[in-house]
Amino acid sequence: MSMRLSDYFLPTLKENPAEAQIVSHRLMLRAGMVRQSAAGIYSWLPLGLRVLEKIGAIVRQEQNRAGAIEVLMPTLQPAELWRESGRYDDYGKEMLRITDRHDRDLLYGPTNEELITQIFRDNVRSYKELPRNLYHVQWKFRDEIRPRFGVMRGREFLMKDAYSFDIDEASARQAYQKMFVAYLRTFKRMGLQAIPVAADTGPIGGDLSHEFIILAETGESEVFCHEDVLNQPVPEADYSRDLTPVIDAYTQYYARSDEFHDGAIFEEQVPEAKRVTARGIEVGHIFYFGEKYSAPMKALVTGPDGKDVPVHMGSYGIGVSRLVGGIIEACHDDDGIVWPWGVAPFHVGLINLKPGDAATDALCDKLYNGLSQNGLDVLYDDRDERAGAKFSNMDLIGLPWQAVVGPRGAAAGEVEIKNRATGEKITLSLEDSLQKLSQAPIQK
RNA sequence: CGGGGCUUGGCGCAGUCUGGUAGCGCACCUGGUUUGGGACCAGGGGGUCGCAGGUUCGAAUCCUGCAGCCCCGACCA
Repeated sequence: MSMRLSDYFLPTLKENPAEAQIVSHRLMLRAGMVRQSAAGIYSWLPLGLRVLEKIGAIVRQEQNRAGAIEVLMPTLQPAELWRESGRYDDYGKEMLRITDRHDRDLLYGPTNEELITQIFRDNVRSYKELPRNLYHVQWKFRDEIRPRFGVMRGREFLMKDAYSFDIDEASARQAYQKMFVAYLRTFKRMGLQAIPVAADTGPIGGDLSHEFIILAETGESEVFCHEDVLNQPVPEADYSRDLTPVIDAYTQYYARSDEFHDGAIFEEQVPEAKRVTARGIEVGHIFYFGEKYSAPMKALVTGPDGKDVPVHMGSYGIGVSRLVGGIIEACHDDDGIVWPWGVAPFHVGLINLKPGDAATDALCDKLYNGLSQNGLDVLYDDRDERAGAKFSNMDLIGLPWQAVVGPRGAAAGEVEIKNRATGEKITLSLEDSLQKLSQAPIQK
């Protein structure tokens, strides 16, 4: 949806707030996307919320395509459930515990395995209802010892978590593969280069655990991988085929984060010319954990042989709010944010250099209405501000395209179009600019 | 939780050492001049100096306690 800046709420800052150290945090504050409420807890202002929702929409679309079904579980959960899995005591101080008026123990969910397992066991009896994958996008809370890096390491965070249910490990492996593919597609659509790296599988063992790390110069973790991992094509959303070759194309190569990096193996498996060391941010994690929750919590289904067996489960997380910061870490320059098309809060920033000038206003209105009718979201800076302030502000908030109309151009019926990513500017007629902006989005 | 730093108007800061009743830049309001890369002039509003005690004739400043926030570490989507 398009907006006039004079009607919008976009409190931008000219100076860097002292509390923000890393670039994404600084830019999110300066661009009026978030405001901190307490350590690691943020309010989302309109611009930030738009990005959060764009990311959520992509995540949902790709989850749905992969056959996952959306639900919504509460933020507060009864402690009882966590006692069943044994995690109420194990989780430690990271879990925020709450007592209600009846003295019942509650907790603000740091994750939802227990809850989803309960929902499943209460409602599914037969293997015939499998496989199933349920997900939701919900706020979580983990009382981190030290929240930092703005929304990338907040205590409260928005996360998509999916849970798969299968009759056996072989079937669970397929569920895993679908999510693997969905993740590759999801991050690609956000304009990110994501690397699936082998991760710790914990007590279950096996090869079914991967973290997805997006590349960003300022990322907190280091990644070591074979260069060819970076050049794999993004798979089609065809989930009816055997996905093993698709997955193998990625997993055949060495790719690990600093946590599990082994220099010797790296050198042995990757030729020197193909060794890549980069920095990145973990934005997703998928893993198979078998009967870890289903067995103690008695989530059983009757198999074809008439016997009850615990379901095999996997869980698949994406840090939605973390991605907002992560994307900015990956996509910015000295002037501000450079949004990838897929997650940009608006597609076009329209700058009226002289509000009140009849010809300028008229041309801006035509552009605003035309672009909006063509399905683009336009943020129209119709404020009575100086040109420089408008340019700087527009660069800061990083919309992919800028359309600039001044009295000079208006007289000639011309619009200046600027590509935020490349800085390239061209002057076009109204019609041409409408056409240019309404077609192919920028591919960075 | 260990170590370090910080807290003064919406934001960024000075003033604290050497107590004397709060200042600068930006932002905001009014008027004027400006107007294609964060303008200029004039006037104006806004702060119980994080909180609570204490010392003192007098505390932003000294003392004690507490809280919040930031950074490094262990921990983590």
